[in-house]
Amino acid sequence: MLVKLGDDNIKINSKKIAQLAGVSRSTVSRVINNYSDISIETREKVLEVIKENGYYPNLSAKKLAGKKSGIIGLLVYTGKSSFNKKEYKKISESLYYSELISKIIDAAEEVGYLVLVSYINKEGTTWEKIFANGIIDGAIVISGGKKFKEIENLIVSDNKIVLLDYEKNIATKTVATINPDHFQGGYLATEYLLKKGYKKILHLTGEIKRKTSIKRARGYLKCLEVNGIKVSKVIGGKFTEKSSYKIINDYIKKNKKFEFDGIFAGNDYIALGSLRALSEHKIRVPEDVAIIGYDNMELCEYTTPKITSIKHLDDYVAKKALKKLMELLNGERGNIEMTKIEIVERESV
Amino acid sequence: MLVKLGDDNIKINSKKIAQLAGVSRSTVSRVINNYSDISIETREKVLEVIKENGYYPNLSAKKLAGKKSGIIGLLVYTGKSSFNKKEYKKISESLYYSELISKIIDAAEEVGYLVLVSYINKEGTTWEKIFANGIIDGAIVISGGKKFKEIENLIVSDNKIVLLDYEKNIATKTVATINPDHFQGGYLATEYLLKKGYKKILHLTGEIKRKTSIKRARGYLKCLEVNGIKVSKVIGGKFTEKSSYKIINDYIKKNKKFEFDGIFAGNDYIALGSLRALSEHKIRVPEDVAIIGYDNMELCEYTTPKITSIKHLDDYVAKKALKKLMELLNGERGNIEMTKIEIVERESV
DNA sequence: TTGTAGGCGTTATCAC
DNA sequence: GTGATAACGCCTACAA
Repeated sequence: MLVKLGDDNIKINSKKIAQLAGVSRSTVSRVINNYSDISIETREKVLEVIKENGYYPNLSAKKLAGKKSGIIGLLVYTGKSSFNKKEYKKISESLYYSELISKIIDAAEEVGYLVLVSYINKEGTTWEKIFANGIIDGAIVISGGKKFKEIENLIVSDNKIVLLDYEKNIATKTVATINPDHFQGGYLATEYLLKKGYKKILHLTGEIKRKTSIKRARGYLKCLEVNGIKVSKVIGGKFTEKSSYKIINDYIKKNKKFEFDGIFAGNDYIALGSLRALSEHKIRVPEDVAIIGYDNMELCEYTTPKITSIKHLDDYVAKKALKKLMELLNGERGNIEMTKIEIVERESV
Repeated sequence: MLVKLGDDNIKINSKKIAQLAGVSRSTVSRVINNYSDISIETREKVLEVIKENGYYPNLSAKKLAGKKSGIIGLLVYTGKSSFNKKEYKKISESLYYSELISKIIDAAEEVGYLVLVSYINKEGTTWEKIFANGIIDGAIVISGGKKFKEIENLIVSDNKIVLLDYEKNIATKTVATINPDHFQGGYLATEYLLKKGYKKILHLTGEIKRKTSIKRARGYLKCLEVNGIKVSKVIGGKFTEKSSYKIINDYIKKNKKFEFDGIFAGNDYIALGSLRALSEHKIRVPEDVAIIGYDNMELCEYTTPKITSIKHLDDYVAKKALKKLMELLNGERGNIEMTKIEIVERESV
């Protein structure tokens, strides 16, 4: 029967608690905030009354009086390209971040924080409201590779912000950042294939101009170089199942053969399309050709064979982001960190 | 340059705005709250100063002064069974609700609300904090078929709550509820198969004791009855790919044939397992046997053939929940509503 | 160790 | 139509 209000349904506050405990409001405050200059008996008495009445200090008042609220903002920026063009997407249209968002909420809970989630849409609306409303202590911004710089200018400099960008690697002095290590991801994927005995590896990626693609490709090439492998080929397309299916299909028809024994796919959709194309040409996976995907989406579990994939550890990232934010809240300076990467082994390699 | 503080980085508040506009704080307040008893010139002048200085009223103060905060809580209860047993799960462990959660955040944004997301864990922690902290105006509780009753007792009666339960249909007088229409889902799925010409339909579901299963099965049976179909069979198992694969596989081996021409699967994993089992026995889908799943998970898109599935419209549910909550906030009474259902047509039927 | 008083930024009430 | 003033619930000097 907690949060139970008084019999007359009158809101309970520190004044009431003070009355019931026979002390002053400041004493109640001292107990709540765990101050030391207070006698043991008084503290226990107050705590008892607090518990009996299911009293929780009012957060608004607390925040207003200068304390932290224990609430952080989580802003998801799923804009398509330029911030000015307002080509933003709602959170629900970008389920890509679902898991990360959930992990952050959980990680926050672990350190006693609540999370106010919203997406950054256009100027003058939600996110401004969040930063200006005097509720949150700090915020984590998931930027999804979009132009954070444009947002940055609009944010008060003394806001405590951790930028979590899965795509671009933005250098910014105003906030702490966590960036994806695409190079490392590309390197690891390639190395994994090599270790498994595949030596002629094709890297089939999405839009080749995107930094994501470039960094992963560099990791791929570097790994081949380090291991003294001469055969390399990068084909760009789109990050879709359809695109990769067509590319592999056309390639085989044109060349009358498929000379690679491994494919490092830029993401799981690409892996899926490749798999379908190879299957239709009776090329077996992983016996003839191995495929490794990227992102470790759920669909990898439900293909035949199941797709081995590269994963940026959401768990790690979420905890890291929280830790960084807590550091900022404690006055420490922010810096840049990279994500941690893992290979989820399944059947396609 | 919004949210930009003054030159000296001094926090801007209504007092400052009042000074700059040459009016009193009350007048500023009137402008902010769109009150009518104010001259046009004064209003415009104040609005100008507000805009120039990127002023946003402090939410904590607003709430403290008795206004709504514009923040609602979203509590996800992913407990395994009994609330007392503390067998709760974190949000990230129940990705099943990811889409719904996102939709709710978006729907809230559309009516100018922010969402404080958390999960209900054990007594005395997060959710109590949320309900008692004087920040939220109301809350949506996603209960996932678990024992909401136990939570209900712990919630102050005058809290504005919309209960969103995808599994059980709980009758409760204290809150507005939105329940899943499993009966309707089962009916629609069956009807869809019949309309497509499949007449011998097997209903393969998960744990048969669960209300979810029972209601869907009733819908299935009712539909067959209405359409004068005599052939019916319900097999229970688990809501997993493995389970359904085994069931279909065993069934075919035992009976040396598969006499049904349609399968209504209790969820998409079951559909997937059935598909795999049938494929291995060279039974073609949908030529020989049609399969319809339930939940419309993303994986339906990536199977061969793609799985047709039943979907409770998250979009609809989210908007409905928000609308209900707004009604509660406006003093109207809560009642019970059902979810809306849709068939997502793909290739397996 | 404890109590008093003033302030955080807003809104509502009551004057004018 | 506008301006003082007292709340809202808490925290933090400062005083005792």
